[in-house]
Amino acid sequence: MIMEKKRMDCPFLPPGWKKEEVIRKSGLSAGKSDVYYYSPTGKKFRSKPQLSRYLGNSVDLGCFDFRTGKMVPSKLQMKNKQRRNENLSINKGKPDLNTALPIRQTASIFKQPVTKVVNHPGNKVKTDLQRATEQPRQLFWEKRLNGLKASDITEEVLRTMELPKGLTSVGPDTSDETLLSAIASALHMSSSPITGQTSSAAEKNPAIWLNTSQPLCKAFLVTDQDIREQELKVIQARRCLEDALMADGLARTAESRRDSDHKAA
DNA sequence: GTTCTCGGCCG
DNA sequence: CGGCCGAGAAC
Repeated sequence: MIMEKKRMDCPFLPPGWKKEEVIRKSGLSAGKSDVYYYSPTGKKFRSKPQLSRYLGNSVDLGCFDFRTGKMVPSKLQMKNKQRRNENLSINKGKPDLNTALPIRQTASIFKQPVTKVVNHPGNKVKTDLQRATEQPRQLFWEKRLNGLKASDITEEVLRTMELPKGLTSVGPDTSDETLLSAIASALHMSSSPITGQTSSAAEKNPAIWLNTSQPLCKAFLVTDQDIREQELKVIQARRCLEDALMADGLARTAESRRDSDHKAA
């Protein structure tokens, strides 16, 4: 009974994707197995990088185990956590400069086909340039960011940010936390100005009028006073960073001196 | 030509 | 040790 060579439907993949495991039956590596995936069009994939290239940079396969075809949030994350804590003691940790949004990907790692109907009689979709060109997106996708908090390497949650007065959320979730996530991610991902929801209709019925390229907050005004206050905060933060870097540098040189003393002895 | 298969490199 | 990919074998 050799079932291994059959192309299997994979429950974690969209319909049409197949997974195949082939056992090597001769040679030095006999008994080892190779895993292949087949796209709905029949294209064969024999490695994670190849799959990643095909799917584009928008999909993070970091937690995807190619061999089993399952998402593995536990393994990689656990290792990173342990590593970080170990490295903390020897002061080798580098700051995490990755600005990609840490959105959990539970359902499927692959792009799902989206049907966009644009030929209703008299519809305004195709004349509305912005809606026509933007990527389809979930209306309230920012809700998925709930519960995510900035933390330092000791995993202490950092002080939460206080939102300025005048920022009000739009949508079913009115918590400050979601509002903060929505604005922060908009600032990270959008190259165009963040204005909030400029249509007042969005407040009444966001499910219809929400502009998904803008965060879930009402339109707001930024005053000169706001800008001055923010500049002050940035200057203070830079001073703190400068002090910290200076102290770190001193600590490192002191440590390396101690090390070389040890070796000399 | 394409597809299959195993070797072997490299992290 | 296992993922990944090159390249020869097979078709």
